Amino acid sequence: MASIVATAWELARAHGIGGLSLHALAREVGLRQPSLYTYFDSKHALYDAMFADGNRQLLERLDALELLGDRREAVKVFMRAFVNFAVEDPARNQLLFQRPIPGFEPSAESYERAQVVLSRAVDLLRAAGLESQTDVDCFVAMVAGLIDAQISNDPGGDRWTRHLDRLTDMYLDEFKPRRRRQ
Amino acid sequence: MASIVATAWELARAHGIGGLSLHALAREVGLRQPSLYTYFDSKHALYDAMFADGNRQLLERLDALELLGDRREAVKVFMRAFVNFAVEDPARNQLLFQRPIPGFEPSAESYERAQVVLSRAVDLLRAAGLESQTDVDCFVAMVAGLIDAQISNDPGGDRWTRHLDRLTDMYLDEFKPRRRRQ
DNA sequence: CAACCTTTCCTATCACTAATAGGCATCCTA
DNA sequence: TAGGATGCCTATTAGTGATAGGAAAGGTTG
Repeated sequence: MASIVATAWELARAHGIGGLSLHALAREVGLRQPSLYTYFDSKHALYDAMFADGNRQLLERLDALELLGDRREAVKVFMRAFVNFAVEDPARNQLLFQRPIPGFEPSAESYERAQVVLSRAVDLLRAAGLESQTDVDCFVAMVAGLIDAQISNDPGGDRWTRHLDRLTDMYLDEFKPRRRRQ
Repeated sequence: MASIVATAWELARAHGIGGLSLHALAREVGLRQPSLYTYFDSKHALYDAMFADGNRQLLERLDALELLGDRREAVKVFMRAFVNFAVEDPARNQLLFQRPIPGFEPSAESYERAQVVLSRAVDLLRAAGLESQTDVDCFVAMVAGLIDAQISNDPGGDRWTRHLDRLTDMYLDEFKPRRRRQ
């Protein structure tokens, strides 16, 4: 089952997340298309397994980071890892952070994993001075915008992502409670 | 032909941009599915016409704005209109600013219209003090991130978009050349 | 040992999708 | 009035996700 999901990711990278075909996937793993229904109740269930797997990959990556020391630096290290993860696989980024499949919503169980990732970011940002949920929301949205612009307009490059640190500093300076600008 | 595109937008709003079916569209406009090929060479050609039409709608909206007076205020008015346009129709936003259809790329002619919209934003931002292309890029990406977060996580609400003016001020303050922070 | 049950996979089929082929009118123009 | 283009049709194709029902294998239990 894990190998089916891994192969599904390969096909998604090649043909886009919406271009994934069960016939092609079955052929790739040495089965016939209906046999996949032994493992997944529907195509959406496959997408759900991929969603959970993608969040597992991300969490694994983030857990390997060294986040000791200065808390602003920790935010930067975390966000760089996050952005790198996102831009290195556009199809995965699409499934995890957009809604490209009509009718597909991750299950509660899979969505929970995504919340874990988000809560780590929230904790770090809070520790670095972003007190309000509002400020955290907007920061996360800004980083996501950077990622999408990078993937859409300069895939493989860094025209947008190279400004991540600068924007992080700008944002944290602006919304640090004690040092708010006049 | 314009009425086919208009009906296609209705169906896209109802079933998602990727859930648009030529059979359903034909039924809605009183034709059979193959007859649509009189007007569009392929489904992608239909998407291309919708892409061009969406940009036309946006340009129309932006051209109706009063952008006299203070140039920072002009940026805010412009961006508010842009964000409102985006969030009021998620399917349209998806087709115009993301790549949700595997294999679909707008034609050069349609893409040109999109560039017109972008260039108006660039001119306004330049006039308001954002000199470098880099700063403009990042600002646009930030606004797009705000839009996507709003649509994905709070459709119909304003949890993200209500901070647009504040973020615009922050960004313009930060990157105004004469008043760059130390 | 033998009966059963579950798991895994298959073939065949269904309804639906975009796309193509070819025919039949209608209408404009030379 | 003939030719040609236009608009729309029916019929069909290959491909999609999903379902039905059966065959074979393995394990468990009487």
